[in-house]
Amino acid sequence: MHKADLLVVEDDPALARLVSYNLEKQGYMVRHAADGEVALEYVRQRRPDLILLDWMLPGISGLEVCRRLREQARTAALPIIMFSARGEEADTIRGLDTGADDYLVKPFSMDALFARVKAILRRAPPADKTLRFDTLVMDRVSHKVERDGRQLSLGPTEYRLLEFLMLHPAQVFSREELLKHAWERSSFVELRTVDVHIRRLRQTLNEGGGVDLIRTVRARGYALDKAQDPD
Amino acid sequence: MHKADLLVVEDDPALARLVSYNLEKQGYMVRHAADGEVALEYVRQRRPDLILLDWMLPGISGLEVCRRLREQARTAALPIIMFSARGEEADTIRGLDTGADDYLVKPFSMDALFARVKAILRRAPPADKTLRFDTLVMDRVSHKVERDGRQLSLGPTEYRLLEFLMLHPAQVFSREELLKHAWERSSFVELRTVDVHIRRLRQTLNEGGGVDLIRTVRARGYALDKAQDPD
DNA sequence: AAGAGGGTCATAAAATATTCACAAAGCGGT
DNA sequence: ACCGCTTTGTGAATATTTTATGACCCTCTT
Repeated sequence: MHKADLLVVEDDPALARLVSYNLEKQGYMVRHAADGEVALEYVRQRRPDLILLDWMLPGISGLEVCRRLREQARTAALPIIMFSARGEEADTIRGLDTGADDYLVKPFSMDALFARVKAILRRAPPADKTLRFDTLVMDRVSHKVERDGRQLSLGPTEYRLLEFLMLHPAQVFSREELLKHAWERSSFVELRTVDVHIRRLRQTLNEGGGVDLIRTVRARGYALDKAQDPD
Repeated sequence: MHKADLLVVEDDPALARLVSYNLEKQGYMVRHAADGEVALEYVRQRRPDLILLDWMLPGISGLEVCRRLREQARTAALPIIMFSARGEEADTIRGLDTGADDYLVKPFSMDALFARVKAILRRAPPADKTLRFDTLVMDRVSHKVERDGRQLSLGPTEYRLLEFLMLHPAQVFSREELLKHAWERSSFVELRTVDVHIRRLRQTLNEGGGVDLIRTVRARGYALDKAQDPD
């Protein structure tokens, strides 16, 4: 699951570095622009998930950047957090009025910044909900699996087993490991039981034709793997 | 286009009156609740477009009110502006973290308030009035549901359950999640109870014929889904 | 008091999981 | 290639778990 892309627009190198550094440490992808021109140009090319915008900028002001972003359909809904040195209320109001989603007064703590960023991003969380392997697609949210567009129907255990394998493609796991990771029940289960489930998984996976996606590694275990025919 | 409905939750009569009066002058429809209980009860009956919530309230705290609103599917996206006398940063953060959309520190000017209200309403346009899934249509205002034009009659609980599912189509939810989001917060309810309501919902949904729109995912839960019958 | 709506339970029905026994297939040594 | 020892694939019987249902009771409204 990868975190959001942020764009920091700030002309003061020290502050820019401080903010960028800390946000990166939180796991965000952070880009930096030193002025409004650069920022707008960057956004035109690759729209970030959130913009942190300083009010005072050389050239185009932050307020103006904000306004222009709001004009474009592509960026009209792009979340913006503005910050400035002025604590005057009138500015805050103007900022929000122009379309900023939030407002921070310098100096602000990193915790305050994180809280705002988190709050804003919560509205549109991207998720690593789809696993893929070859033409196999598993949607973990809707709990559906398909191969070549054909929908497959898997029992709970086969589903978990496949999920685990898809999370670690091409890797060989012993029966013990598979039991440990893909089984919920703690009671002792025969190692050979894994064989049976692998068989059922294979059956379902291959019912529409196509190569066997599960490789048996003698004396070791199984792996989700494509390369099969070493003719 | 008529202005938004606001709910002011504030126990101090003077402040409540001041805020209400001024917002009304701006053209908003303003309702007032003096404590959390009343507020939650009001929201249950008629969902406003935005809530102005004091942090300190007799009985249930504003933070708690906020949290409960977020849990319920019906109100999960409802914009909330919190305000309190404390200006401490930690509180601001906690407030935002709980899901408040904005935060004002008392005392605040009416202009500041207007700006926030406007900003919030602009970015969170009134929630969907009509939910659709396949030929299912739910009108959240008139509280009516129909399938293929045939009107259905659902009990309150089945209605909330269906509403929640329609808000997240094709997504599988565990019984715990369904209880959490579609039930009124109250006493503990058996997980199996969900089965019963799902059954009642199915009965009503399918009484006019047609495929079952609720998919059972064994060992996981249920999802609103067009159950694709494998040939 | 009657009717709704909602929560629990017991039980029937399904859907899956686990084992087992034996066939099949792979491997190493001769 | 042939054998014997292992490890894996299968099919079927059996055991478990999870869902679907129908009935019943309770509470709140009307």
